[in-house]
Amino acid sequence: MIELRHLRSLIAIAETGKLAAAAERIYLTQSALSHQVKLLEKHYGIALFERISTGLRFTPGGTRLLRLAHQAITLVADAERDLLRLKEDHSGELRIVLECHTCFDWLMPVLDEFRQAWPEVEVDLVAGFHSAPLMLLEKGKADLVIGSKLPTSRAVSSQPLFRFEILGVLPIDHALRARRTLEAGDFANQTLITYPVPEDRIDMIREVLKPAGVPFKRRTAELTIAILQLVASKRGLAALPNWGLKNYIEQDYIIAKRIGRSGLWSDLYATGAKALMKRPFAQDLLRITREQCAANLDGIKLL
Amino acid sequence: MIELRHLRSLIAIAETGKLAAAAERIYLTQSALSHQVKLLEKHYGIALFERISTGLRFTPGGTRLLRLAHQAITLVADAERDLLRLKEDHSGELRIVLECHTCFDWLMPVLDEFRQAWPEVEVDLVAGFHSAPLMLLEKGKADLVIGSKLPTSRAVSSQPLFRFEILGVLPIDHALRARRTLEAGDFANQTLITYPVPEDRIDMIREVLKPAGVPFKRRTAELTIAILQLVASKRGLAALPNWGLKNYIEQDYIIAKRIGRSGLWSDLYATGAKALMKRPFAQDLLRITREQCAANLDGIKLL
DNA sequence: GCGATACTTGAATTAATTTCATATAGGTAT
DNA sequence: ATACCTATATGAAATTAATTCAAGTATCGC
Repeated sequence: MIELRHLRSLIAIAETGKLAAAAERIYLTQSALSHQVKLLEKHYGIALFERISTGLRFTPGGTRLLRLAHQAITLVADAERDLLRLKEDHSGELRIVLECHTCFDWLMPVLDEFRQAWPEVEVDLVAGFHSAPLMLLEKGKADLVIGSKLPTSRAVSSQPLFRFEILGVLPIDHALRARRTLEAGDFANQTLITYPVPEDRIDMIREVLKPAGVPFKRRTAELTIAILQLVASKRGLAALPNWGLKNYIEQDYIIAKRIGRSGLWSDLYATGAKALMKRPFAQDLLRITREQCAANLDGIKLL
Repeated sequence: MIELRHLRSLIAIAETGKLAAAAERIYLTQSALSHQVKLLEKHYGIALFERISTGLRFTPGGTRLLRLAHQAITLVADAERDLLRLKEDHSGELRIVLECHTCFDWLMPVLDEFRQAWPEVEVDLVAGFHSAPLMLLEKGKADLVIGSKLPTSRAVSSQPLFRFEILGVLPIDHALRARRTLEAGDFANQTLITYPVPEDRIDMIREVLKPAGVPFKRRTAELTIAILQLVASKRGLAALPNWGLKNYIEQDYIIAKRIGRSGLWSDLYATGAKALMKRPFAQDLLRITREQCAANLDGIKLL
C-alpha cells in the first residue's frame, strides 16, 4: 500500500530529476529509492518513470502520483501546523536581517506563504547591510539573521538552510565565452561588480581572488538587476548565486560559468535566539524556506 | 513521521469509536493500534484522544488529524482511480440487481459517488424481486447481484460486503417495550409486516420463526417507510436492518429490539461474472460501497 | 573502447511494526 | 466490597518491511 514516504520520495525525484540526488535529499541511499520505485510500479502495474540517460522522466502515471504527492504533502503540512498551534501560543515577532542581498529573490515568496500560515506573527525585514549581525541579535534589535554561518553561543543557535553555487557572470560575447570554467587569473585586472559590502563578505574575493593574489578593480551596485546590467554592458564581471541568474541566462542576457574545478560554493544559515528558534513558527519558517527553495531554486543542496 | 497507515487507523477508530473494533477492521491487533496511537501522540506532543469508559474520544488535535485523514485518503483514492484508468479501458455497463429492498437506502449515495468517478460506465438498477438472480447473471440480463450469498461457479464470483443486524420493530407503546431482547415466542399470533417476497427469503421467518414453529400472520408492503407506518399504527411487527431504522428510532416513531441473545445477523454479498468482478470499475464500486457503508451505517461489520 | 554517470538487483542487515501475554483501569451487578 | 466485564496500555519477543551493501548493467560522450 502506498505511504506518504513514497510520495515524499516522488517529490524529491521530481525536484532533482535523479535518483541519487533525490536519495541524498531525503537521507536514503540511491538503492533504497530504486527499490521503492520498483515496488510502487509493481504495485500499480504501470511504469511511473522512463529511464533516460540523464535520470528519470515521469510518465503520465508518475505525473499523476506526483500531483497526489504535492496535494497530500501540503495537506499534511497544514494539519501539522494546526497541531503546533493547538500546543502553544502562536503569536510573535520576527525581525529578519538578510546578510545576503540576492536572498531577497527567494525570501519574498517564502514570507508570503509564512504570513498566510502564521497571521499572528509580525514579520519585519531589517534591510540594508549590517556589520555585526550577531550584535543585533544580542541587543534584541533583530530576531533572525539569514546569511553565512555565525558563531553560536549559549543564547544563540544556528540552523543550516542550503548550499548554493556562485557562478562567474560574463557578457554574452565575452572572450572567455567558450571556456568551461573560469579561474582566478581570468579576473586579473578586470572590474568585479559587487554589492556594496566589505571585501571579506564577498566569497569571490575572500575565497578566490585574495588567496590567488589576483589584482582586480571593484565597482558596486545595490540591486542584482543593476549588477547584471553593468555586466551585460561590458563594464565588468560579477559572481552571483546561480539561482538568480537562471532567467537572465535563458534570455541570453548574460552567460555564467563555474568558478574553479569544483565550483565556488557557499552555505546559508539561519541564526536566532535559542528560545526563538525552538518556537513552532520559527521552525515552520525554516521548513517553508527549505521546501520552497528545494522546489524552486535550481542546483542547490539542502543542508 | 506520520504515514497514511496512521491516517487509515484514525478513520477506523473514528468509525468504530473503539480501538479493538478499529483494529479488527484494518486487520491489526488492538495492541498494534494502541502502540500506533501512543507513538503519534508522542510524536506531536499532544493528546489525540481522551480515554473514556466506552472507548476513545477525539480531542481537538485528534479531530484535526482525522480531518487530514479524510482529505488525504480521498486524494489517494482519486489518484489510484486515475492510475487504473490509465491502465485499461474504463467504459462498461453495470446492471445491478438488488435482492434486498432496504439496500436502496445505502445504494443510492454509493451510486452517486460511483457515477461521478466512472462517468463512462452505464449504471442501471434492475428493480423488483427476482426469483433466480443467478439466472439473470448467466443469461446476461444483469451484471451484478447484491444480496445474500450465492453459489459461485466457474463463471461467477462473489465478494462479501458487510454483516448487519436485523432488529425487531415495535410501536413505541408496545407491551414488550421494556424488554431487552425479543424471542421467537414474542411474535406468536402477531402480524409480521414484510416486503412482498417468498418466506424463505426473509431471514426472520427462515432463521427464527420457522425453526421455533411459531404461528404468525403476514402482511406485505413494498417500501420500508410503508412497513414502518404499519408498525407505528399497530397493524403488526417487523424485522428490518438496523441501519434503516436509526432515524425513525431517534424520532420516537418506532422502537427496535435485538432478536434473540446474540441478535439476528445477515451477510450481504456482491456477485457478478468473474470477468466483470476483476475490472477496475467493479472493484471500485465495491470499495466505495464498503467505505461509505463503514462510514455511514451504524453497527455493521465489514467482511 | 574506456571512463563517467545512472539505475538495477539480490542478499545481508537494520529498523520498524506487530503480536503475544499480561497489566491496568473504569464500570456495573450482586 | 467483590467479582466480572469491557476497554486500553505496556514490555518483550517475533515478525515483517525497509534499507544498505556490493556488484552488475546500460548508455552516453570522447
